[in-house]
Amino acid sequence: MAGMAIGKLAVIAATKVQTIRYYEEIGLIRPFARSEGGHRLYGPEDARRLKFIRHARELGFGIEEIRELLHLSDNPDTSCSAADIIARSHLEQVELRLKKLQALRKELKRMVEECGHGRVSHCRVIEVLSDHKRCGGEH
Amino acid sequence: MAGMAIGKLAVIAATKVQTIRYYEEIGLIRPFARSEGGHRLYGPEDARRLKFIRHARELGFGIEEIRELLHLSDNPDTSCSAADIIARSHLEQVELRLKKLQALRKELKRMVEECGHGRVSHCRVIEVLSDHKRCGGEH
DNA sequence: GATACAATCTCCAGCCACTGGAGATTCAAG
DNA sequence: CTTGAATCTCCAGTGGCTGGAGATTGTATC
Repeated sequence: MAGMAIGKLAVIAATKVQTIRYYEEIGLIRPFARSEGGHRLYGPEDARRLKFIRHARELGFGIEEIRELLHLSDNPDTSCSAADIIARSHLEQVELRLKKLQALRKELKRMVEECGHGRVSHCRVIEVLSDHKRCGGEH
Repeated sequence: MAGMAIGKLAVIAATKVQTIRYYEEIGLIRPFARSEGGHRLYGPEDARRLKFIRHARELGFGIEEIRELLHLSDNPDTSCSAADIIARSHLEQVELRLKKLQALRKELKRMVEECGHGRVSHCRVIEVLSDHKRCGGEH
């Protein structure tokens, strides 16, 4: 039961090797042992942990949020209200970003749809960028 | 007509002083002159340019895109198809991000809605993060 | 056992788009 | 002329990685 090398863990968790080392540096994960030559050795528990981290990152959680969530996950007997709070506040931020992005799309759509494809001097895209007042006013 | 100082320009364009200096460093804007003591001096044209940059940034354009758009804006007699292409490709990316974010919101919503508010050992939030298969499968 | 070559090691730099601070200098008002 | 705000340059840090240099280790083949 030698454990697996960092490269294999990277494949399993669909991560880059450097990313794993970076996560170690910031204290999110660490190998259960090292080989005689100094290579990191990981077990299945580490793979689960790394997948947890990656999944949370995919869902847009920040590193500090993930640190808290990992801490909670490590202590299954505590109340999950903390996890709930983190997830809810994250959801709120996602919804905020969504709103902004939707307004943005509207604006960009109007810009490109009204472009007459002539000279820059009459280009709607450039015009709108030059003058905020010509926006629809959503942002 | 001494021109205005960087602080005033910053107020006018709703930017930070450092940001203006940064834009100068990367070659987006530069003062038309310097005072005897070395302070940057800007004119109304600079203000328009900076507003253009800020507006494009607000709309999510990257610095390199802005550099191109500025170049187009500086040459009003060229075809605006380049501007159109930039804006369109940007719109596409925004729509992509929107789709991702919408899937994300769905996932997060499900997560927090199904949280039973008990112990972490049964927390839906932690569970979903631990196991991608428990996602709705949208991402 | 020797050799070749892939994988890993540490350390450091860079990405984007700023932001902040230190310490020195200049400007504008009174 | 003094004072205090504004500006100057230079450097470091943010988040979340990513890539490379140069040295070492691990493993498969002969």
